[in-house]
Amino acid sequence: MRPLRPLREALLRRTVFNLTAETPSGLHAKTFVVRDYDLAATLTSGQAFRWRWHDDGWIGVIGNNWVRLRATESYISAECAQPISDWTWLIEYLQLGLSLAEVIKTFPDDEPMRAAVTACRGLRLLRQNPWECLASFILSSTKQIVQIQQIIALLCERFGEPIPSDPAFSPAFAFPSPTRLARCVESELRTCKMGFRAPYLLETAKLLSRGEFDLDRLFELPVETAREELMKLPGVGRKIADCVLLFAYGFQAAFPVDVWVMKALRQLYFPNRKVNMQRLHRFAAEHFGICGGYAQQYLFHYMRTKGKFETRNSK
DNA sequence: GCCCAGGTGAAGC
DNA sequence: GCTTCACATGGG
Repeated sequence: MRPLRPLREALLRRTVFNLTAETPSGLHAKTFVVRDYDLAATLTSGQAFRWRWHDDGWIGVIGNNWVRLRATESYISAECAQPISDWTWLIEYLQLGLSLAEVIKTFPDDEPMRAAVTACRGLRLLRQNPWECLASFILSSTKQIVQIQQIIALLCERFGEPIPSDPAFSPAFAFPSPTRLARCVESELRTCKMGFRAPYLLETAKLLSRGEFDLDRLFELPVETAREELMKLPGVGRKIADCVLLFAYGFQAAFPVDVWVMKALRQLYFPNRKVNMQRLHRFAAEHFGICGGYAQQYLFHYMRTKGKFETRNSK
């Protein structure tokens, strides 16, 4: 068993005030007290792709659990379709033990970050399963977030194991395992609309399925080494590796630079200058501190939801 | 029709 | 070394 990371240890020691109950519908529920947690922003900020808004809550799947999440200012309540004796997996996924204020304190005190933090108050990073995160981001390249969601939904429906869900909703499926996907042929995967990404996903699934690549081992490595390892996988370059390092392994220093973040960095920090990707990565590593990846998510979400800063920046 | 999307890998300078 | 291009697919 891998050693617990410090944050997780702190989390397990922490006393979480919560309530457990069976709801009238027969679902199994729990409520957590939270502070500075914008669930909607977090679930729609392009880190996880299986959450859908339905009526008054977010429906999704974590591992083998169908989950409905509802949020108020001070609470997040969760409902599952099967009995849950230990909710640690959800606390971990939502990172409920993390003090956001402590993270934001580490951000650089400059105008772009202040604007992003103000606009996206309560935005969080999730802690996802490495395989699901890796596969999802292999499928993400040059796709809009809506389309990534569609591809992954198809993939889960076609190849994922059925799991118990609220009968009022459409059937739920776990994310398909590497072994299951490794049994596919490329044309089967292409029926999920993933196009040229199909061979990348298939080959990666085969490597994992054959035991030739061990995702669990990366937890023990320094971030640079873990990145090098991930980039050996087909279809995984610097950006996708950084997403997995940040969203699944919790390496807070990983700083994914996609088209949005690239635009943000160039507009905000290098106006009217030509800077290549290597320069941007170097700047990011130096400028954004030990929680750079968290800062990156604020910039990304700010750019996507609010759009232009050109007017703010150009004077 | 055109351009773009949480990119990567290979070919071309 | 760094830059350019093909690669599926769908939305605006």
